[in-house]
Parts: sequence; C-alpha cells; structure tokens
Amino acid sequence: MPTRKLEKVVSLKEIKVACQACSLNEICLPVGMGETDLDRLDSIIDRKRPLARNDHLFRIGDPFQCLYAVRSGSLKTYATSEDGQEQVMGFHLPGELVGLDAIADGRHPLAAKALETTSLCEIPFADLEALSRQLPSLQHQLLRVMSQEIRADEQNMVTLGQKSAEERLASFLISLSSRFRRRGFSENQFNLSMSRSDIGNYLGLALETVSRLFTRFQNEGLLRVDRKHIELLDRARLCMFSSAKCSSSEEPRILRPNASS
Amino acid sequence: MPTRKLEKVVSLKEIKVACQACSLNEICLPVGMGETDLDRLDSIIDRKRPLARNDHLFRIGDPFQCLYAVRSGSLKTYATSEDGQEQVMGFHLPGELVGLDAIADGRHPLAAKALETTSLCEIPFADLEALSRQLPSLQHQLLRVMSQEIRADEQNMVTLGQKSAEERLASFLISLSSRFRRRGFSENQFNLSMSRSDIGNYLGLALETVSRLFTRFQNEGLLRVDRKHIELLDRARLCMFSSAKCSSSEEPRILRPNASS
DNA sequence: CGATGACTTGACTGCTGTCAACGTGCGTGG
DNA sequence: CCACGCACGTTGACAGCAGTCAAGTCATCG
Repeated sequence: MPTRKLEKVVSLKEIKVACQACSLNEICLPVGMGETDLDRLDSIIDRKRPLARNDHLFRIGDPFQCLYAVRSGSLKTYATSEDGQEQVMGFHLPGELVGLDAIADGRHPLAAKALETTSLCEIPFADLEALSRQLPSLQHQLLRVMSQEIRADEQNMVTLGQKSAEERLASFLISLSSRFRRRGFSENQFNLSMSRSDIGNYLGLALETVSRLFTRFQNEGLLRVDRKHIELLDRARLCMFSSAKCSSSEEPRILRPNASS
Repeated sequence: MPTRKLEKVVSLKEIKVACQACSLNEICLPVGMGETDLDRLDSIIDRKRPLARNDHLFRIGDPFQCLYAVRSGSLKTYATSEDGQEQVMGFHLPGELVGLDAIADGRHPLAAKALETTSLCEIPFADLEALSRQLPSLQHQLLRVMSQEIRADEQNMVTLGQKSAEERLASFLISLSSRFRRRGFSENQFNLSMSRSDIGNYLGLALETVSRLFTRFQNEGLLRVDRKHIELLDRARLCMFSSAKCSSSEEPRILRPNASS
C-alpha cells in the first residue's frame, strides 16, 4: 500500500524514498518486517547518487564495508583471472543484494559494475549485523537471502555443468523473465542491459554461439529479438527447451500502480 | 535399525566429544568463539550414530530442521532432474556445514548421501538462530560460513564456465588437497571417497574423460593413482595445469597431535 | 568362483569454440 | 545534415575437444 503524497520534489524525494515506501520491500531485505522494525532498518541505510553506466560500485579486493541493494537499473559482478580475462558471475536486478560474498574475509572477491544508470541502497554491514541481533525478523531474512544466493549458485552449476548451449540460453531467458515478473515488469517483453558477450561469458558460451541461438530461437518462433529488446512469443516452449521446470505463475507479482505506461 | 550392543563405552564417548575438545573447532562453526560461548553452542548440538555408506542424511524436499556439520567421513549433495539423472553439487569434508541452502524456504533443495561411514553434528536451526542473537561471535561466524559457501560456488562457476576438462580435474585435485591439508591430513596423498562418475558429474565431464585424464596425469608424472588412492607428485605443475593461483601454504594447518603416523 | 559394479581404453561423432569477414546502429564532429 | 569511426552484433567456414557407444579389464564380495 504505497502512500504516495509526493507533490513535486520528485527526483530528490525519490532518491530518498524509505524502505517503507519502496516498491521493492516485498522482495528485498525488509521482507517479513513490521513497521517499526522497518524504520530502524531504514535509519542505517544510505542512498547515494546513482551510478552511471560502466561505473564500478566496487572492485576486486576492495575492503568490505557495506552491502548494497539495487533500487533501479542493474549491475554485473565479475572476477578476473591472472591473464586479465573476466568471468561474469551474475546480473543483479532491483531488490537484489550485492556483496554477500565479501563477508567471509572482509574483501570483495568480485567487482561490480553498472550495466546502465543504477541507484542503490548502501547498508553498512556492521550496523546491519548489530541491528539484526535485535530484530529477529531481520536476522532471519538476512540468512534467507544468503541461502537463496547459495541456491541460485547451485542452479547455475546445473546450467553450466550439464546443459547444452541451447538449454543454457533458454534457461537464462526464462530466469530473467521470472525475475522481471516478480518485480512487476512484463515477463514477456524486456530489455537486456548486458551485451551478448556478457551473456556468453556468464553462460560459459562464446558470444557467437549466443548470437546464433538468438537467431535460431527467433526463426523457430520462440521469441522476437531486436538489439537489446526481447519479446518472448512462446514461453512454454522455451521452457521445454531449457529442460527445467518453469512455472509461469509460481509467485504473485507485485502490483505497481504507478507503472501505468 | 541394528542396535549393536557394544560393551566398551569408547565409541560412545567418542561420539559425544564436545566442540571444546573437537579437533575441528578451528575450521568449523566455533571459530572465534570463547570458552563459555562454546559451551552454550555445544548444548544445542546433538550427535547421532554415524551414517553408513550410501545412507541419506536427507532427501530432496525434506523439511529443514537442522544444519549438519561433518565430523568424520564425507558426504555428497546432489539434485535430480525430472528425468531422474543427478547433478552432484558438492562434496563435504569434516568441519564443513551442510544444509545452508535449505534456510531459504524450509525445505532441502538437494539430497545428501554419505560416501563412506560418516559421523555428524546435528544443529537445530531454530536454536542456532536464537543463540546467535545472544552470541555475536556465533552470529558472525554463521554469516561468514554462508559467505564462504557463496564464494566457493562462485569458484565452481569459473571452473565449469571457462575451464577445459584438464583444468577442471587439476583444479578439483588441488582444491581437495588444500582442504585435506587444512584439516591436518596429508596434502600430497589421500583417498577419494567418491567415484569417477561422481567426480565427472560434479565437474561437468563424462566419467570416461575423468578416467582418461587420471591416466594422462599419471603418464606425465604429475601424480600416481591406484583406484581411490591419489598421490600428488608435482603439486606445483598440477597448479599450472589448473590455471589458478594455488598457494601451497596459504593457511596454517591444524596440528593434530594424535595423528602421529 | 562367478557375479557385479567400477574403471579403463578405443573408435567415432558432433557440438561448440575460434577465426574472420561483414552488417548495423549510434554518437561525434565537421 | 551527413560522413565517419567505433562498438556491438551477425553469419560463415573450419577444426578440435570432449561426449557417446562399445568392448574389455579389474577388484570386491557373497
């Protein structure tokens, strides 16, 4: 129930919108928290100016101070091997936490880079840890989010370990589609913020293979693709191709009254 | 269930060894905890009779009640796709926690099966959560362990995503070797508790490929292999093959005075 | 001692990576 | 407004790594 009473201070006000009013609070860290608890969480969170495309949020080896929640836009995280080539480890959409892998030893093992203009919530980890001691629902949600991350990584292992190129790309698109739906966006039509090269790298494929598969999927009537824009025409059949169980309505979507157009 | 009436209290006593006396407490959940805190952690932990080879600790979909720490022996965790084939997600050695991916929704997404006779510590999660609210060092260590798990999964993504068969097996052996060393065992000589098929499945390779690579590595003088027994003859060169930075002494090993031979 | 499962080895095939050329859209600057 | 350059994406030709199929060997256990 978003209590929108913004007169006009729009952009500045939007940047400062609290967890309480954030449209993402049903899928972000605040899940399951009461109103007063939410205010306390909100009080430790900082909201900075958005990142521009290609800006780094942090680099490999940076000391770990904060977790970040994506508010809008998207990020990729990646590692670089000694010979300089990168391995894309994940793409992060609004409502997702970034930096959880840095808790282990206080340094970021991956770099995070904005794929487009991206705004974030900055959550000082020490404060979060202290606060979660007092708020069981926050503690629980933090553990749940980390557990989900582990699970997602396990899914990726299946994808990389025993799926064909075709299945990998299909899985990737279905997964993206589901994540968009969950956030209240269209599940059948969206824009890829990452390049073919990033997708290929993430899926363990050559970028040429990704390109060829997009063409093939299009020829087979599964989807329409135009540059970054993707339109899924036959989600069900794409699911078959991904050889994974893809429910089309596994979770209720978030209603976003202000996303009229 | 066979209730073997062993007279000697020995084995029973051994099963009940507390965290305080456990040789694994420097790499397990107790890391960084004081003596009195350790006693409180110990009080919520249950130690059951060991699992026999091929016994399941839990199966896919089982309700999540407890985390488990391996005390001795080893486990594999795996998922099964709808067509029944399995994907091995990980191997778990003494001191490692199993079940972290079940916190997210209260059900185990993977099954866990003993690769050999394996004893475990059972940690009721509700109790752990409550206790960690009171013991900051426990809370912190739990988060660290989960973060490490995420990091390990990221490593696996690199392995599966952009390494050749040769590099994957080399990485796997180096990783195992390091984990054994950390636990006070020999880093150059150990027994594989898992089959070639499990290794191949885990690494995204056919078991025949694994077999061929063992033969090749042996012919090249990198190691000696006899059934399950592995002896690393040239760890440094194996590291080169794995195309990863593998320090040979990254972390101090645990001294285990009773492992004299 | 035979049965069974685990492992090894060989022959062949095919998926997907690599190399290379070409097309397309966008931003910059004249 | 157009020309240009550049990054990104597409398409084709070819080759090689690793999967599949199949046969054979070895170890363990009843």
